[in-house]
Amino acid sequence: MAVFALVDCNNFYVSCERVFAPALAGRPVVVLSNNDGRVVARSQEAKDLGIDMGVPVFKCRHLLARHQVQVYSSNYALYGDMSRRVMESLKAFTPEVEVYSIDESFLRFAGAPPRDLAGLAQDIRRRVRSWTGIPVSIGLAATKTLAKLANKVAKTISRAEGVCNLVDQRRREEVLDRVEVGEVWGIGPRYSAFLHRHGIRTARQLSRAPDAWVCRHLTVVGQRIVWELRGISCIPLEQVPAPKKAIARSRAFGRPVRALDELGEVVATYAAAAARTLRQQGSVAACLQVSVETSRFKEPYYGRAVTVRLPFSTASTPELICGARRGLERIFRKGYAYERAGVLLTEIAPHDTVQLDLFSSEFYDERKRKLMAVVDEINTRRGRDAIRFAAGGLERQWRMRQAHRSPRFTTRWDELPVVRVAGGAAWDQAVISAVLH
DNA sequence: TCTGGGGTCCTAGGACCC
DNA sequence: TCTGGGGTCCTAGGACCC
Repeated sequence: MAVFALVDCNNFYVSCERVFAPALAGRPVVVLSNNDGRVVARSQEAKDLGIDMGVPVFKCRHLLARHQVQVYSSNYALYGDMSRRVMESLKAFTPEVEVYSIDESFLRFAGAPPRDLAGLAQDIRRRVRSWTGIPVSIGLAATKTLAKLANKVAKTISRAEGVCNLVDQRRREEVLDRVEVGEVWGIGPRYSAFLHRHGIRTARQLSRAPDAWVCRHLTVVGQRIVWELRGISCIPLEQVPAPKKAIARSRAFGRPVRALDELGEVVATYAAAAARTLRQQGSVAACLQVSVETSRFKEPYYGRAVTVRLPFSTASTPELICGARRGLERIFRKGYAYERAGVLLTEIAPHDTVQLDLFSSEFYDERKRKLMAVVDEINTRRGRDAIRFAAGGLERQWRMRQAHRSPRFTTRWDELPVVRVAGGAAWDQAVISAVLH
């Protein structure tokens, strides 16, 4: 029998900040969403203060102030790079690793499971902590759904050990009986309320629900969940991430935007960002969607989206910008204070399988590909936006607010941490650069 | 004053095909 | 009274995840 492990980083964004600011240990810390709008990560101390996940900052400002909570803006360059390091460390333990999200991975141990699973899990925790500075919790079980559940237990009931092993059936039944059904992976608020109405309150009760009934009301997705709770693995490990079928960039602005020209800059910037992701996975898009919206909390509200079919499948930034701006012109209405826009690329296919057009000689050809490759190369080497399209605007006053962002310690030469060694000598950036080169 | 971003999968129903 | 069978594609909407 194979064993799945779910390795999940504790309070990941906060833990990343703490690696580079050790003085934050033991103190309440939160990380905010884009535009510093909501709380998206909390240290244990901040959770204990009653600061909820996703709460708007203006609603908990008093708590933050009263308890001198350390506040950070999101620093995705840092979190993304730290995530990569954590996942790399995990690959030393088994080749079967599925990176499930920025802060969690499934591991699979095939064949005869290692004898001392809990010991192995502790080894993993120690190694990740020592190599990256990030604390993790680990759930062990016969299926992915149970491993997720075990991980939850490892973070709550068994927080001291940081590991929960549900491979043993008796222990599994015991835990399922104590877990609320809405805690199960794949059971959201809607299903949870529905199940409660039908007398199913615990994960154990769900695991014993009749197949036909589950299938009728929760679709085959629910059916899989139930079987997984019974210890029958239905959700395989996916080591190779499937190429994206849709790529979106949508964001609220740092301040409202009223003019079509300025909105055009925003949409062009988002289109360019989405295009880069598209090229990174070696794909082209045949269709895109543009959307604009005013604030949902203010009157009058206006929001609309439109789909634009491109003349041919492409991953060329200028062509995608063109399409996005055409779409924008169709949905723009004068007189509104827009606060959000988005670009969604769809009908995505590998770039080498595109259908050519019998009646047009233009397509995403070799020259365009080479041009974009050069642009991407420059931006990879010299930093994002080292070179960019003027359609995206120069001043960009609509850019998001990030008042409390920490340096991009691990991905920018000019933001490397400065190390001071005992005795007072300062290793400044120049020294570290020299050493690393 | 201030309210996130980026995805996936499934189903039902309509249009259409042979 | 009696009215085929099997299928695909597309879209909108709903549910979920982190």
